[in-house]
Amino acid sequence: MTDSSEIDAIIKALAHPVRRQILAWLKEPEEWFAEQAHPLDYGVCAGMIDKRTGLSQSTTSAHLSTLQKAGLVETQRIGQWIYYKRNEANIQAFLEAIGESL
Amino acid sequence: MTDSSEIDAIIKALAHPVRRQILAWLKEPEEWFAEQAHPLDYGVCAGMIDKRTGLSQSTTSAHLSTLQKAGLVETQRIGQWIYYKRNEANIQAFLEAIGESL
DNA sequence: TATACATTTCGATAAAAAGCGATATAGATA
DNA sequence: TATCTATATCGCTTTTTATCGAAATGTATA
Repeated sequence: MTDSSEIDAIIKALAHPVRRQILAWLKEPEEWFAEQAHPLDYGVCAGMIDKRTGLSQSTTSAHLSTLQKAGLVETQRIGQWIYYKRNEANIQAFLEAIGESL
Repeated sequence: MTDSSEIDAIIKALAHPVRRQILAWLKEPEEWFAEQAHPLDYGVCAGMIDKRTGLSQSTTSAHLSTLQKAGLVETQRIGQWIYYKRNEANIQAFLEAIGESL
């Protein structure tokens, strides 16, 4: 982190309002995903996010995949669930990199 | 500057490598556009940028238009030329806004 | 006014991204 | 093993963005 091709992937990932919205929700999971049965420390499981976006399950899954490939979120599988949380280190590194390059 | 719809336009504008490249060139016009016959204080005229992108004149014009609509560059017409320069205030405002929202 | 030059706009095509339902995969549980 | 739940992947269609050449616009100049 964070070279030019990574910046490219990140900016493209951010260039969609739903993906930015997901990142914003994940900033305060207790506020947006309080109904999740599992501990929020793991992250938020994909199905919870589906519910909020209003998009289909497969479309939301694709958005999450884009965020993950860009390194903006990280995942952890526990049982049948996959938890998503922000990758704060990468987000911070990106902000610094774009602050310099822009 | 800089509300949510403006951020959206800016991020979309940045989500193309050629447009980021143009912004980078405009950071150091004397380095990249020294052959311009007119003073660089005005900015860099569109034709000079065309030459560098390797894309067609009309495509480059569309990229410049995207950057301008997003507020990342400003233009000034002098005679038959239209000069482009970075809008540093807006760029800075964007960096601060995204640093907070992200 | 006619012509030349710089740039934008138009019309069309191609490529990329978004979206959906259906299917596949993987783990949990009866 | 059979079935249920959660998520990812596939195949397809629609929408958006990128790209080009040609035409239009606007300015300068002979």
